[in-house]
Amino acid sequence: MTSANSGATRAFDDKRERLLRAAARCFNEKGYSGTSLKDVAIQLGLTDAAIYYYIAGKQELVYQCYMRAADIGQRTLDQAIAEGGSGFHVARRYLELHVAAHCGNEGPIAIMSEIPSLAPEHREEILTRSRTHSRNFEAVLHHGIDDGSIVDCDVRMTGNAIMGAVNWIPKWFHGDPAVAEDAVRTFPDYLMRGLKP
Amino acid sequence: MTSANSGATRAFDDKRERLLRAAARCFNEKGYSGTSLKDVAIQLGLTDAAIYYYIAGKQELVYQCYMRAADIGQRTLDQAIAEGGSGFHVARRYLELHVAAHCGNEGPIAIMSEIPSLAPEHREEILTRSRTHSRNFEAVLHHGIDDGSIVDCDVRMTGNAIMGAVNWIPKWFHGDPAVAEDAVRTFPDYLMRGLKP
DNA sequence: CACTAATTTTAATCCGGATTAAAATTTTCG
DNA sequence: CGAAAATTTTAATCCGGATTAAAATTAGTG
Repeated sequence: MTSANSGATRAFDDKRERLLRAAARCFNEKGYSGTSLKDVAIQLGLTDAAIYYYIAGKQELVYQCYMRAADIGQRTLDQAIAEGGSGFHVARRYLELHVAAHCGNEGPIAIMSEIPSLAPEHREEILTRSRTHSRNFEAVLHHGIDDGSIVDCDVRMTGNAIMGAVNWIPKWFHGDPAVAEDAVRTFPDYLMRGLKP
Repeated sequence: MTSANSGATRAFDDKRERLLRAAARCFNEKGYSGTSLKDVAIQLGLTDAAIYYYIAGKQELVYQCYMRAADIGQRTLDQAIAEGGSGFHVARRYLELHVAAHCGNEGPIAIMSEIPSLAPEHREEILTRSRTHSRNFEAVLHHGIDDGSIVDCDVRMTGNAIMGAVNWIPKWFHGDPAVAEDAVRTFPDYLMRGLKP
């Protein structure tokens, strides 16, 4: 079976998922150029060449990591929106979920630092998803302003600030559960405090 | 004259500074592995090999970019502290200065995404400076809490959030002056709002 | 057990971009 | 102008890590 095969077995998918997490951890901690496929492979008790059984190459690996990151961001925002409530409440819930995803059992989420080195199609796809996510979050802020739950503010810039704070998490969070608790408790609180009318 | 020579002329220093900015722009926009020395050289109308007249190599170039970033962070914080006032006021002033540095005429400031790929001595130096800067900012927040100008909060986490928001700026700011204005106006406001008692 | 598919390894190859050396050009300044 | 220093280029070399191919091992299945 080739790695592009969609009829993958359960064990295959599991290992592929573990591969993506290991890669995300490496990329976040050692940088893209700083991590060789060997580094990633070692974490799974494999040889570098074995990775090619699961993925087409290093670029593809980055792409998959970014897709996974995009999935998580989208899912947390969608869930927060689905749960309903005021704009403020939705934004806060999203932050809770997303910070928890970063610090919790979702394992490391890749920082999108190497989008430009992706293949053109992949690059466009990731960029589009990334922008869409930002626009969706900004829409939540807009709703909050309209329903009076969020102070009138520059939505684009405020969104940039919040996204930056969250996206930066992997830079200082390295798995310590005590720190995870602090983050989950503090981040949504602090970031939303500045949005109260 | 060798690039390690300290008795450098004015023109040499100027060009070296331009080199660092060009490199920071490339690294921020195309990632470390995504930018070749040729990319950087082209921005200065030079050939890739010419870069070695100003810098020992790619690692050294990254190191210098990071040192420059550290300098700017330190300088803005020092200035804010020197100007005095409550903890809240100092923190706010620091944010104004630092955001302005990111978006203004200081040119692009490198995001420290590739610290692990530095040479060990350089890596340690950058890490130390980076940690020191964080601790210094946290100290400002502590002062604010003590003097009653800042709400009681988890200083470490709040600092992480603020630093993340600021450090992420180069991800979305690409030189548009109108955007720069928005950022300078919005960022300190929003980020400090959450700290009011 | 024997046979086939799945998984991993070993052992090359390959290649882009960093680096170097020497030559050429430009600048400085008497 | 002309010599020495400064700057840049041209033309290799060099190398680490990605990638590939084929062989070996392991797991599943009748």
